Amino acid sequence: MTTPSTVQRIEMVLTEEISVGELTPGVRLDEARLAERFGVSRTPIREALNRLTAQGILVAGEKRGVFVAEYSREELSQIFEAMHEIEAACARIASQRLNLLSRAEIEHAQSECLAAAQSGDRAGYLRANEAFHMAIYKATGNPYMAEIATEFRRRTGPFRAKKFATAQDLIDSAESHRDLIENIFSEDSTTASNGMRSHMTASFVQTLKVN
Amino acid sequence: MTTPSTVQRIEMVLTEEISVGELTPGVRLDEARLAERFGVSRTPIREALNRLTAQGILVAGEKRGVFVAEYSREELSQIFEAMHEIEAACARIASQRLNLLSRAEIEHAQSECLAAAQSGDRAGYLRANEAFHMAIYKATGNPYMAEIATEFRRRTGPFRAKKFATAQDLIDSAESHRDLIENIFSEDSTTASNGMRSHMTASFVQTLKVN
DNA sequence: ACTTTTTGTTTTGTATACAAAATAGTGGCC
DNA sequence: GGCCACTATTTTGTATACAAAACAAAAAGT
Repeated sequence: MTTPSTVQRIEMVLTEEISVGELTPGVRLDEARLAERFGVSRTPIREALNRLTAQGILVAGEKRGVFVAEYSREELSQIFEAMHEIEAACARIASQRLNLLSRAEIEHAQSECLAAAQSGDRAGYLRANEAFHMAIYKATGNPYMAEIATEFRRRTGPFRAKKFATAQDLIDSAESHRDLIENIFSEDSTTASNGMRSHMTASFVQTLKVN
Repeated sequence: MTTPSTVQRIEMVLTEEISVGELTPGVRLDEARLAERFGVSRTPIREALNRLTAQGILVAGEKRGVFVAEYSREELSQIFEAMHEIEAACARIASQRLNLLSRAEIEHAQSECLAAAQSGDRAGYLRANEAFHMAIYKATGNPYMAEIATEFRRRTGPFRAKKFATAQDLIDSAESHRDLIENIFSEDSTTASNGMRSHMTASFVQTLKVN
């Protein structure tokens, strides 16, 4: 692993804090404060904020500062529609490229999800769930598909996270992975993408309830 | 139309030069030289380069400068696969949301394509063709889908442009739009996405020949 | 002649300084 | 007391300065 540069480090920390929910949508990010906090000048801070803005995690107004992106229900619906399509495409491609390794990685990620869900570890489940979907992205063998899928995942992270309120929510989510895996492992592209579509739709229904 | 800021202007100019082919893949972009050329300091240049890097149009090495992205055949194949999926998804959504306006806009863009093709105006056709696909993106009613589709279009621009060598190439391309429009206007999502898939596949076959 | 080391130059990354714009705060006015 | 204008302060955007790393070139050694 190559040592991350200063701005990559800042980028990672902020991304993490947003996905965890420490920085909530609508919050303003003050360059000067961040500079002081990270012990650097404003220059690398601005660079990191720029990159995060390009990823859609932050939004920037004209001479008006940078904010954690917040979306209306309408916008959220559009983002989820796009994510829905991309996830379905990933499932489709993955189903056609499965091999022993990718199957094992998906299964492994799923077992981590179940473990976290059963022990009621919310933060652990969030991580495991992301890893599960990442395993599917990786199974596509296509880093470009994986990249955009990951980007949407990050953008919607703060909103999706809210839907895991009770321990039962975690278990329900983990169990719904079971069908999805079966559909993808069928190696039939239509079955796989439809499986993902219904998984994503269910996820969005839950998400809309809490946003 | 809001007046573009300095860095937006730089971004637009560079994007244009890359898509036109004035700046070819692999070329290094010198910050100092660009600063001098645009009559600004290195700071806004760096910001623009950063944004373009985030969009995948440029690639940046560690302390090694910024280059116009160049892709191997393998990478090109992966990018086109992703683009293929996204375009198909756009066609799918657009077919479900068509209205009088979006139909008209798509037809209008197509007539511009035909006009440019018939008069052998290569540069004009490139623009018109982009506008045609943009009209489909717009017809999705989903700015997020449109955004990623546009991004892929920009990334692949320099490679796709090469395939239009003769006047006949333009005419062939414009005529192949005809079927695509019919498929999308059928308002059947499967027909629409399959139509786009075959259009994109044909496009990629031609692209691979010249890359 | 070829490799390797050393030196000099270019170029990136970061810090600091400054100008212009936006926001907040104060005082005057109705 | 509430509203508007004006000033002060903060904050963004850009320019400049400097340190460190990469690159190129020349010199020394084998």
